[in-house]
Amino acid sequence: MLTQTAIRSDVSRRPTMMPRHAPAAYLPNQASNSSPIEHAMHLMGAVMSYPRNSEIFGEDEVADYIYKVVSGTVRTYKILSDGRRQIGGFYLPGDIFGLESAGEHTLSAEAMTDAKILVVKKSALTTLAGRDATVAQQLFALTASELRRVQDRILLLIKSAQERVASFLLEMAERTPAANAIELPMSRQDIADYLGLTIETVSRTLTSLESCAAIEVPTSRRIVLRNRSALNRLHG
Amino acid sequence: MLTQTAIRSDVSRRPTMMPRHAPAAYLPNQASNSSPIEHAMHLMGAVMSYPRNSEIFGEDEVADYIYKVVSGTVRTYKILSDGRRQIGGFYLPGDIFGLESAGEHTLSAEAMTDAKILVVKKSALTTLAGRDATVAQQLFALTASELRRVQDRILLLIKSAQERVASFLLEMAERTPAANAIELPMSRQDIADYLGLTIETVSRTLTSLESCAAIEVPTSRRIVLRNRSALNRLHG
DNA sequence: CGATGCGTTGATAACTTTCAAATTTAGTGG
DNA sequence: CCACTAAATTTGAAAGTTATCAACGCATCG
Repeated sequence: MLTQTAIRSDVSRRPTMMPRHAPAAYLPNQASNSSPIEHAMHLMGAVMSYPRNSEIFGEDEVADYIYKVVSGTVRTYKILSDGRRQIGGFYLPGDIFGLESAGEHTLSAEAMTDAKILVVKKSALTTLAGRDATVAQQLFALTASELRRVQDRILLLIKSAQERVASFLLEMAERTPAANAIELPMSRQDIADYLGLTIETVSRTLTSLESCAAIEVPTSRRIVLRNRSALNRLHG
Repeated sequence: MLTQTAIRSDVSRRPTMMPRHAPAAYLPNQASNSSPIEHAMHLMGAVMSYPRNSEIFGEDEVADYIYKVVSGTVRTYKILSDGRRQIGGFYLPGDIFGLESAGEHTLSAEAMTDAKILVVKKSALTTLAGRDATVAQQLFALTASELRRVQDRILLLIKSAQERVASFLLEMAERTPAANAIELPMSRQDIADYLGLTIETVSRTLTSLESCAAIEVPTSRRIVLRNRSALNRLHG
């Protein structure tokens, strides 16, 4: 199932529209030449370093750039008027973010760990797209697949707490190299703000999943999936 | 949750081909005609007619086209494994839909009323974008703004029932010509499936908004906003 | 050690759903 | 136009889920 939190630069699942390529985009070091648009981004962009917890861009800033995680982890978020924080997504190496903004950013982005981010001017990309239909197509597909990701989030948010947490775990497992052991880069508060729950509910749900042997939680940041089919059943 | 799923009328699933429209004049959304991409869509596309409750495209069909509402109203939706239905969006004249799909549709779309839809082949658009940077840029911006809309939905879904309904009403009012009187084109079930609530909760919430004088509900499909600031306060 | 931050656990309250029934609206045929 | 049936909407009561408030455990750090 294709429920990734972030679009990957890997667009190989679009057989009718995209040239197929090896899933190299998962690996930041090989991603640069996996497709014309990736190649272009690496040629036109600059890699910037951001320390842990620093802001990459803020809400309401002009959105001239798109971003690709080279290393580290990034979260996008929005602070609501009542003080709640909604996390838009978690972005791992190879993921592209910042697409949602036509004019101004609607979310803020910050590095969750020390991170290196490839920053590319959007106008450079669209200019290139205007000369190369393949790039135009890929840029379109890239945004479409981010759209799809957000649609999937919506499906998640109408479900129960158990379903949300189970889906989250499966999604993270999908994106992590080690199949069944997840090393979470985010706090319980981050997870809660991502799933639209409270930390207490997230914590309780994890405990209950553990007590029914679906998962194991050796330390709070490390989770082992013990029974995927049970999780799959939960996440519907 | 017992979600009554839209029952498709047995009218022919195949839309009837209509003569091609002259590009601009018929469109309700005048502003849209000015942009190159809108113009191109009208040149390259064909207007099709769909009877009420007929399917425009189905989940998992190949997504070769994008669509623009000429007249009528459209909903996109997805049926979850447990039978619940989540509505992806309501599309009014001038709105474009079908962008979320790079390869196959992830949602189905159906006409809520008799509708005329401009259908444009995606490859035609991206090919054009590959020759014209302005079109590429607009195609990108179009998808970005749909992305933004879906992001806003996410913010909605983490809020309380009152906030969701208030936001929904304000959103519909925003999109409707008559400032304060909304003629809803959708049923309570549609609203519920859009907001991730039950029809009972939607109904109760409307009643409570009416009893605190924020709105008036002369008939179930017609809602008058009486106190926008109260609604704004609610929707945060 | 005591302070601090993070995560877990417990009890209670608030909110939403579920199930059931009443009421209104819409469509149909006489 | 009215009567009648079916569908949609509203309302009520009870059950279920999640949030809130509070306390506790457990690390890390000065």
